[in-house]
Amino acid sequence: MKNKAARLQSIREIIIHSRVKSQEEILQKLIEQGFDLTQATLSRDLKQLRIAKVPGNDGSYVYIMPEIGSVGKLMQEKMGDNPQRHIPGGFISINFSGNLAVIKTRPGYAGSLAYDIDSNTPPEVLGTIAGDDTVLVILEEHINHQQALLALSPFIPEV
Amino acid sequence: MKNKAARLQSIREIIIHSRVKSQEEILQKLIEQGFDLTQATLSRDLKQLRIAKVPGNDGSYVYIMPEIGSVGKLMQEKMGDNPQRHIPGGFISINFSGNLAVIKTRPGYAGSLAYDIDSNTPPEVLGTIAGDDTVLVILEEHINHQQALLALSPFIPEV
DNA sequence: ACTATATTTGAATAATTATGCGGCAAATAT
DNA sequence: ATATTTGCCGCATAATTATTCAAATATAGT
Repeated sequence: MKNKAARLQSIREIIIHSRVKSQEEILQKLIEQGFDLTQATLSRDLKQLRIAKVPGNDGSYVYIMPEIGSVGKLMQEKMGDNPQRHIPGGFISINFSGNLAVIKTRPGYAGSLAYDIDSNTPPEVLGTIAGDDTVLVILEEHINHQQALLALSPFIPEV
Repeated sequence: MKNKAARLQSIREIIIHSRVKSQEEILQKLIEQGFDLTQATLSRDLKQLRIAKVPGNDGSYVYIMPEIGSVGKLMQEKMGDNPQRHIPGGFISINFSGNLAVIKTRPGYAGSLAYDIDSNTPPEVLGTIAGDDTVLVILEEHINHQQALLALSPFIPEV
């Protein structure tokens, strides 16, 4: 049984990158990924992540990431456990200014780091723009730096 | 049996003005207002109005209308199942944070979209920065999101 | 008006989602 | 070391929501 934080992250990826229309579908994908859980747990996870099922325009339903507001819970969640983070090379520093984070990397590494962040988009991150050695991360409004740091922590070394 | 349109309108108002957490609650309010319907019909109405039940911050659930602020996510969702529909400029979604707008596009389209915006510079827009699939739009300081959306609307599909 | 076609609806039910409860394990306190 | 608390989870089931089916009602064309 993998740990819960990893599972939550996988759920977010599934929600963002694919078009699931029931918990059973999500469950199926998670099990394919090697997680071992039941619908009951998934339901609780979705509640915690504040993921919702909304009517789509094609006459069926789709699970989507919620709008703003799950930060508090997510932060508590992340603080509670000790995720093993993969540390991509090239990271140099991170600094904040308002609702922006500026990540400095070794030359050439910005793109891959931004890609990592993008493909795992935490809800706190609206998007990223990468130059050669700098990643600009645009954060959700009302996110403070500590929260942002936590959201980005999977992508950067021990903060 | 009252008019369906009137009923839908009442449902919208109920959703907007009160915190209902189940269809039964909505149903009760509608019946109090003199409508005569069952949960089955309400479920269909909610589907038609694309009203969703989302996990709330108080540990329970709330029905909400899609609103501005969640525009981007909903739009991604909306367009995903209609791949044949051509999106001008590769537009995918727009989100706001403070005096910034972040526009996501299909890969490679950010530059041309930014160029379009730049060459038509609305007064609300100070400038743009484009990556590969993301355009950062820097807005005049005291522009609100609605105004910004309006200013940018010529460049994005109907919101 | 009359028939054909489409829309709307309720009843029943299917399908889906949420949760009470107990077990278990890890952490914390005594 | 033992007791207590805390968090996580599955099972079973409750609660909720979506849909099928048939009937009723509305709409359009002639």
